[in-house]
Amino acid sequence: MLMQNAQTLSPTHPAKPADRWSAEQGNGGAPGLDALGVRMAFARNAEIFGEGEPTTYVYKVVSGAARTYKVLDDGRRQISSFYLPGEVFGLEATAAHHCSAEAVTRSVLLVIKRSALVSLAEAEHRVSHMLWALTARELQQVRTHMLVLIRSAQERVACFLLELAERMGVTDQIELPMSRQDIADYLGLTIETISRTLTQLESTGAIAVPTCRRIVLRDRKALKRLHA
Amino acid sequence: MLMQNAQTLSPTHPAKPADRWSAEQGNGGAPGLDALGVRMAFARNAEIFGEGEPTTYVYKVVSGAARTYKVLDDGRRQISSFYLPGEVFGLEATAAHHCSAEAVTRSVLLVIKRSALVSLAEAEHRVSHMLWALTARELQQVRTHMLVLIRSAQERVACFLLELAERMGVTDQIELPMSRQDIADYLGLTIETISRTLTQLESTGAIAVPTCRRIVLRDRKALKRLHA
DNA sequence: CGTTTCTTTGACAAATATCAAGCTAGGTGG
DNA sequence: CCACCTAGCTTGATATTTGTCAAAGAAACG
Repeated sequence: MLMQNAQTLSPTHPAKPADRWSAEQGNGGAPGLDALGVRMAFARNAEIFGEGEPTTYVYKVVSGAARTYKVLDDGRRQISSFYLPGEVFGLEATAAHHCSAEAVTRSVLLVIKRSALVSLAEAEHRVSHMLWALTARELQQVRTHMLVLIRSAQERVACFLLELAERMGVTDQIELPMSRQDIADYLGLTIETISRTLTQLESTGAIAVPTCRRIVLRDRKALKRLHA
Repeated sequence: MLMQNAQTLSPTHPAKPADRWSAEQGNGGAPGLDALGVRMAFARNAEIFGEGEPTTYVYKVVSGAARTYKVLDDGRRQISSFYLPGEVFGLEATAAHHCSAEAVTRSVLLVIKRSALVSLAEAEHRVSHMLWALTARELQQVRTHMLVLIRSAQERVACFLLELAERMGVTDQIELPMSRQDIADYLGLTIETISRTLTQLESTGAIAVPTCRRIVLRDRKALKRLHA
């Protein structure tokens, strides 16, 4: 459960000052939420919640990144989404989570009691509409991601890089919070294919990969062409 | 728009008696909706709404089937979902549709004014929660479908058949409302692969295909094994 | 009853996965 | 501060899966 995985910071302690990203930044924002929650730090790969667990909390990324995923019996994992600073996840209309969530890197999350939101929603339509809108936005993003999954490896990786750059609010250079395995499980490919595709994009001059966690978008036009 | 595609029945006419499926049946149901809408018939492949159009109506399948989809620039199409009798689609939190919808076969739909729902929601939390729950359910289903998309062709087809049988409330035999091309675009495969895979499943005795629109589930255990 | 559309099948090509090995970088302890 | 050690990443050779192209067969429709 939650307390077992939360690291270092108790709910009553404020987290250490957030890194580059404030909780307010980012486009997935739901500004009204911030006063309702407490900050909590999670170690790299720490479980945030598991599939089937009660939906006690809703989360907003302050710094770091989170992933939600499902696993098949044979161990294959499909990452549904990554969540970057400012974005909300773990919100469900039902009593149980339909997927699991983990911290991608050491992360600080704003943890909000779901029951507080739900009762607030019963008093104010604005809140009620916000809950609906957050879920609807996520549905839209997942549908868009499905379109990515039917494309070629090059196209998938190009889409991924452009999407990430946009969501991180940068234009030229990405600092990847996630491993190759994470990217592979998000794009429905293997790590080898991810690696080869990055090399390939680098050799055509579309990107540069100075270190394995840093990607320079050298030729956005070429990437956008793949993005279609 | 709506009126151009609706066939034969004016909104004030009741539709001809629904085929095998009543509007109340099925699990995606939202029973309270029925009084609010009018029935309308759509021809095979008629557009119900297009991506980007205003979200004026919400739809519930009375008889027949609908599909929602997105298309890539190069023409590839990804079907997000099929909707069977009793199921609701076209509900969005925003003012514009994020995907397009068409009738798979000649279908009768219950057409409900979105504005009626939204204003009802402002008065009653129960309605408000229903809207949220409907969107959340759809999110869950799309996430589950993403897991299907990372699997092998055999597994995808087996999952599809089992899902359809369950949603149609049958155990032994399926009457497919959709073409091979629809199935292909739903599962991220080509029609040739769909056809070959069905033949293959037939040769192993898992299914029988007496006519191309009828599938007999001969060995559910074998299919479930692929379902994982 | 012919015409058109959809489905099946075959041969081949292309893309991606798998298996195996080597490389790199980051972290740890001497 | 350096050297080792481990994780993660890259690369190569090969196998498998699925897509593509082409043609024939079946079903739906007027």
